[in-house]
Parts: sequence; C-alpha cells; structure tokens
Amino acid sequence: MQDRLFDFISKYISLTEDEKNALLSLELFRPVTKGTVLLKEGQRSQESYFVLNGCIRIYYIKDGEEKTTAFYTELDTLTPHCVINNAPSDYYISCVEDSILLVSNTEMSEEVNSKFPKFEIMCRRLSEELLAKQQIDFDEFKTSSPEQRYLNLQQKRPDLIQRVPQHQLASYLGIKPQSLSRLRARIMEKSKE
Amino acid sequence: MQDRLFDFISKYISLTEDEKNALLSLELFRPVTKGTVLLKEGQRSQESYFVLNGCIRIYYIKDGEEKTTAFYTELDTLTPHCVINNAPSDYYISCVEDSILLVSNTEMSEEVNSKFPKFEIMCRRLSEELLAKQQIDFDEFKTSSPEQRYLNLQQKRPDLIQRVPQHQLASYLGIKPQSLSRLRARIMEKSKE
DNA sequence: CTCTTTTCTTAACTTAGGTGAACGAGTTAA
DNA sequence: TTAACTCGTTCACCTAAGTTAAGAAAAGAG
Repeated sequence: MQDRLFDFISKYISLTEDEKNALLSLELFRPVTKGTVLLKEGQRSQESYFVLNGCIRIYYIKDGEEKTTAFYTELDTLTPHCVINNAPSDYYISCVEDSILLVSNTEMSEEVNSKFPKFEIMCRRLSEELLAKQQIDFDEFKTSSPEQRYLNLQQKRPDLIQRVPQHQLASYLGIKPQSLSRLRARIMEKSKE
Repeated sequence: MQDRLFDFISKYISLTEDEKNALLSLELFRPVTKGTVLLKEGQRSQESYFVLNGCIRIYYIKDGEEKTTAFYTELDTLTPHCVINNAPSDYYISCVEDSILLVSNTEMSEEVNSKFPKFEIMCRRLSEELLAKQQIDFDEFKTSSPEQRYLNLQQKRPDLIQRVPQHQLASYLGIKPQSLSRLRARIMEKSKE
C-alpha cells in the first residue's frame, strides 16, 4: 500500500529513502468504512485526502436533496475548499465504499514542505495538473448533452458506473435519477438496432 | 499597471525591491487587440497569461461551431492545458476586447521559481486556490438549471453579461443563443409582475 | 427470516431547451 | 449606396429532461 503512494509520487519528484521514511513517520493511513462522513457542511476542516483504495464523494444538500458532484477513487487527491479558504464547508464528504485513505493536515503539509522544498514543487505541479484536467472536464460537461456525458463516462471511468449508486451518478451527470434510467433505456434500445 | 501586478502578488507572498526588479526584467507585458488569436487548436504553446486589463476567452470548435467555455478578465490567470501536458491544444484562446496581458513561458517560470523559492510557494498556493474555486464553480453548474446559472452570473460577474457577445455567453452557460434570448425574456416577464 | 428502507425503474404529463427558419439592426466591404 | 455578414431576437415545432406517482427489486436491520 505504501508502494502505491511512492509510485504515485515518483511521477512528480524522486525521493531518497530518508525522505520516504520522513513521510511515513508523518502521514497517517486511515481505513474508513462505507458511509463514514469525513466532512460536514459548516465544519472547518484542515484535512486533505489521498485515496489509496476505495471511493469517496462530495455532495451538497440543496433543497433537502443530496447532490453528488464528485467522486474520488484510487490515486485521486482531494483538498476540500474549506481547507484552502479556511472557511466553513459548503459540502459533505463521505465514503462510497470501505476505503483506505492517506490523511494529511495543513500544519503537517506546511512542515514537510518547508523541510523538503521538493514537496513544494510536487504540490505545485500536482495542483497545476489537476487544475488543467478539471478545466477540460468542465469544458466537456458544458458542451455536452446528458446522454453524451453518460457515454463519455462509460469510456473514461467505466468502473464508476458499476461501483456507485445510480442516483448519485445522476446528479454527477447533472440530471435526475429518473432521467438517467430513461436515458440508459434509450441507449440500450438504440444499440439493439 | 505594474502596481496592479504587485498588488496581486502581495496576496500570496511579499517581495523585496530586488525581486520585483528581477520580475520586471524577465516578464513581458503584451498589448493585444480585440480578435487576436493567442492559441489555436493543435498548437503546442508554452505561454501562460495573466490578464492585467481586458478579456480573453477559451473556445472549442465542435461540429463546426464555436463553443466558448471560459472568460478571463482583470487579475485572472490562464495556464493552458497544453502547457501543462506538453501536448497539442484542444482549444483556441482569443481576445474578446483590446487587452494588456502579462505573458510568461515555461522556461522563464522554471528559472524564476528555482532562483526564488518564494515563487514556487506562490504558484502552489495560487494553483490550489484556483483548483478549489473552479471546483465550486463546476459544482454550481452541475446542480443548477440554465436559468439559475444566468441569475447566478448576474450576481457574481455582472460585467460579463455587458461586455461579452450573447452567443458566447450562451455556450458559456451550456445552452444555445436562442435559448438564452428566450430565458432572458422569461426573466424580464417574471420581474414585471 | 421477515420487516423496513433504499434504490431503481416505468409511466403519464409538464416544462424548458434544441432546431430550423425568418426578420430587423448594426457593421463591414465593395 | 448597396450587398453581404454578423448578431440578437422571435416563432413554431420537436425532443428530452423535470415532476409526480407507483411498484418491483435489492439491501440493511432487527
């Protein structure tokens, strides 16, 4: 499980054994069970998450309804908005499956960053990369119909469709669960021809 | 105009006069006229932009149609996806108005970052902040109807509605120009009552 | 295992965005 | 000045998503 972490880091910077050990002594591996709520609306958290295994999601409660807007799976990084802004959270984070997370808090990160400037570089590159990737995702969302978004998801993250409840997937695609059902039926119908 | 830049930077780090001068000697202020295309689909650019004045936009050409997905105005930063990934661009960037941009290339940035570690920190913080902010925007988009998105835009960036052509605004809101016209008429009708 | 709750699907009806076409206003070019 | 083009709007019609409701299937609790 640690190898998974170091493999990931090696895409951005190279680490010495000392640096690896320093990391291991600092960071915290946390196993969490399905349904665990990691962050609630209104809370001021300092925690960032790196998913080693499993799946977590962001959701809002708007007009009394859950609106899931993001899923994070293996090797995904999530630093909540409230951590960056040091403000109460607008959303919830919870576990879709039993998962193993790497949890770091702001204090810890700042300490590591100042001790090892390399990490600062990694964090910058990672953030820049995630920003650019998210921009592309957002653009695709804006320029596609719900049906195109679903077909796109089938291509890019086919696992999500299997492992995640349909009603959460629906709001992730920007539609209602009933519309997702209908849309799927429509696609099945077409492919039969 | 330089003050505008240093005021912005001061939100993230503090600079000495020497550092300011080093920046000024390196960076390039570039005035651009309305309609100038800064990046084309397929190109591999190394340039990032900081908008000192004016407005630039990202658009795709999909099925022969322009699809505008983002606007960048005063104090906004744009590092194109192709710069991060060192791959051909999927989209175009052009100037909506006569603008003054600060242009930096990757080589230049890396040099400054390695000479002044402070910049590395600034870039990380800025990227993290932009990532979190964009996440919120994306979430709002997903959980809103076109009409709600328009009303939301009226609140948050009222200037955009004035300074940008309606058909560009429409695709920015994820709809067709005709629908935006109708939607605006509908809102006017409601507010009359 | 049964009871309850959640999840998913289907159906009928409503609503709003997509489509194709037409028109007037404003701009540019010849 | 006229012709061509762009832009924004309106209209009629089509299509797909929203809404409300009901029922079946699956998951969870006791």
